[in-house]
Amino acid sequence: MDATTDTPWLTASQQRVWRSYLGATTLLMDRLDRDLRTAHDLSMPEYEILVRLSESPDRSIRMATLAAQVSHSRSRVTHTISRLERKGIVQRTQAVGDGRGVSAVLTDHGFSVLEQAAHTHVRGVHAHLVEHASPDELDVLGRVMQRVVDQLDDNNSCPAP
Amino acid sequence: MDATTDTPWLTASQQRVWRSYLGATTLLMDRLDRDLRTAHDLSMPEYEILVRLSESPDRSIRMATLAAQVSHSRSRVTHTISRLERKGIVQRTQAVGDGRGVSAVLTDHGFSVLEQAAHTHVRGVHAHLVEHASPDELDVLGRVMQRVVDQLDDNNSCPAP
DNA sequence: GGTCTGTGGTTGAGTGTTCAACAAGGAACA
DNA sequence: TGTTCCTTGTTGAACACTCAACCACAGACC
Repeated sequence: MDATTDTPWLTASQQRVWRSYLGATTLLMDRLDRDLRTAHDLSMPEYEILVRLSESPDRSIRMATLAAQVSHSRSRVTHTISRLERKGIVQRTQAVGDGRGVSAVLTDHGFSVLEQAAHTHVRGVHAHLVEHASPDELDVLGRVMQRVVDQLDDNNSCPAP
Repeated sequence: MDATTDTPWLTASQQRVWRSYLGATTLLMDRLDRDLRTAHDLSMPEYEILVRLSESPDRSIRMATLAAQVSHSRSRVTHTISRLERKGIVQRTQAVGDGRGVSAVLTDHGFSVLEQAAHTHVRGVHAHLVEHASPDELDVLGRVMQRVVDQLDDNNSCPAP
């Protein structure tokens, strides 16, 4: 890769789109995170993990699987789960059939915390994003974003170092 | 705000869109950040700041203005600029006409670092986002995101605590 | 002048994330 | 069995960000 040639510079309008996307994402994530934190003492990444757990059989997922699902490093998930465990929201259990395996399980208390937090979160997503797009626009957004995921997720399958 | 009533739950398709958006953003930002870091020892937030500086008269912006432009807290900008200053990419100067004012100025070295990094960054944005959307789709994306920005930026005008 | 109030910028402590190194179990194969 | 290699999960240090406290200056009002 030569750094001085054939770089596909963005047109003015592509640049505008990119900046809007960047700005919107920064503001939106910041806002959702802040709302969750002040109301339920939960961060966005923590919330995402709880959602995955709640949707899973036995409300339980292996650490590595969880890491892959939320696109975080194994290390990060270890730290996050430790924090959640200290708060009584999650528990660690030995996975069956694999001596290395550890699963995170959502506790009853954790589930009820999640139930509360979901109101805050969904309300925010609706008010700050969904509200501002027509059904067609939302469709387009979803399609494009899904393509981005597919193409970035398939190839370099390792977000974990 | 009662937590138990009138929460506008997302439809299945809205949920899919939201998850795609969340996943795409995580993967995309992570990838762009990683590429910048390995090739130029620069993070995305740092890069954004350099871009703003380079586009400004005298390649210089007041700290508070800079913070507002990239939607970071004043504190965060202070830390970031300190780091960039240590690397010789930016310099602090006393702002004229206001005893409190401090401006960050892009050095010549900083400018050439930015010139290099821009190739990496733009190539990434193109390959991982722009490439995967038609012009029409990109337009829609830009419009929706701009609405999100307007609505989140106008109201609570203080990202800084 | 003096006192208020608000703004601009920094600081340091606390918290979350990354990164490299590690220990321990599994899988393949001689 | 023993060797090798891969995967899983954890650890601790380094790094980035947040938050509350703080000082210094500006602007208004008396």
